[in-house]
Amino acid sequence: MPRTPDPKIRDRSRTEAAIVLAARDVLAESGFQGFGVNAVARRAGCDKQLIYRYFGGLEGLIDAIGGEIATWVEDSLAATGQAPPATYAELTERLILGFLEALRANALVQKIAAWEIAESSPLVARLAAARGAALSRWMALMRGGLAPPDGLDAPALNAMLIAAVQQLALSGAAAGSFAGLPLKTDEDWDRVRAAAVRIVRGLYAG
Amino acid sequence: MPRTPDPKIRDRSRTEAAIVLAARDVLAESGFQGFGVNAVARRAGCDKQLIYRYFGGLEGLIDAIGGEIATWVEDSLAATGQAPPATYAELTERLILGFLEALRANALVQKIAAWEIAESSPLVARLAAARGAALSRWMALMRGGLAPPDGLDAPALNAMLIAAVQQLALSGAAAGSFAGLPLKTDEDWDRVRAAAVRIVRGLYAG
DNA sequence: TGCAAATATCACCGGTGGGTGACATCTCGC
DNA sequence: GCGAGATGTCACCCACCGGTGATATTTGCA
Repeated sequence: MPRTPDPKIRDRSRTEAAIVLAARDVLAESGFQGFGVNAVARRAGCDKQLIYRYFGGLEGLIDAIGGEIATWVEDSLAATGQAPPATYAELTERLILGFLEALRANALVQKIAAWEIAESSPLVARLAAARGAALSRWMALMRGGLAPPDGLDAPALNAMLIAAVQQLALSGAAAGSFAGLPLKTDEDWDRVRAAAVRIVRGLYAG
Repeated sequence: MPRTPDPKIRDRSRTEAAIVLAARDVLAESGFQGFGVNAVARRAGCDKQLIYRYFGGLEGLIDAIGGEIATWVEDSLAATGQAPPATYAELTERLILGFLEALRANALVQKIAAWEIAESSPLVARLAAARGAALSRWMALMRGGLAPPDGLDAPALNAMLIAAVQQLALSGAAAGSFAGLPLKTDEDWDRVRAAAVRIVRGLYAG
């Protein structure tokens, strides 16, 4: 009796898990370009026919992966800490910084965010929908009973902050810099964090 | 003698121009996914062999397109206006807003910016290099003799602003919204512009 | 006019991808 | 033990892509 179960054994659930894992890997490594039935099957070490039988093709496989993104939110929120903020500035600051860390820590979610604006295939749309739902959840959970100061278009301002952080996280991962700003070392990211805090406080705590 | 030259006539320069134009169109419409020798040749209405003969393959063709991006900067700067700004806040404000308009007006440059973070092929790298050079030129031309206020990490702050604007322009073109903020109508973009101005003034004119 | 070079087209190759039907092998209930 | 269904494998089809050699047609020069 081997501790690691004999791969020759017939176990649908195990095979399904292997396929999903292989698909995740192929996506994260080769990108959407090389993502296909053949590539995933090769990587999973099984026949591509099984992808059709168990997932109904690539679309179903994408949906299975999308489901895993929900866990990204859970993990990220758990890591962000739960102490309730006292002011709207503090809330926003924590939201922005937490989003930056969460995004930087998950290469697959980064890729999805990039594909959303670069490709336009039904497969990407499905993944993007999963990410969007996760993001909404994130926003809702982070939003306490606090209200932004009057006279400010908080949705637009916050969208810009999130947009900036996302773009920097993506460019940092892909190119190591953005518009001349290096995005590699911890010190580089400290500058980004400080800039974000500066902007948030200038808006909401000034 | 037809005014519009007979396409049956053999004219290498005309054919080359048609190929470059077709390549531009294919890139802007179908994205990098559908970009290939066959697609471009089909679109240009000529044989793919000519792409190899005249451009040495896809790489040479990409280089030819990259050259056209330089004109994007010229056109954009011409449209931004030339009156010199009086303060650093004013300079930054104009730079950000001008960048937003220029980026929103050029679908191909948008796509290139998206591919830079989504794909990693030598072809994309060539295009990205062309865009990077154009951007540097933009920055240099816009920068007068003005200096940012002391005590601020202007490079990081400005990179965040540019990043925010770029992400919003890209998401707006691709999805029509970002993080729940609609990015379709002129009014939507007015909100974005107002938010950008607010941030800039909060940073540099406060 | 005649001929060579430039221009454009065609036919084909090997490789790959998505998709499917047929077949082999295992598992489990009867 | 045995048969049916579940699980896994194989072989094949068709379409497309990048790339290339051979060929047809036009142009321009001698």
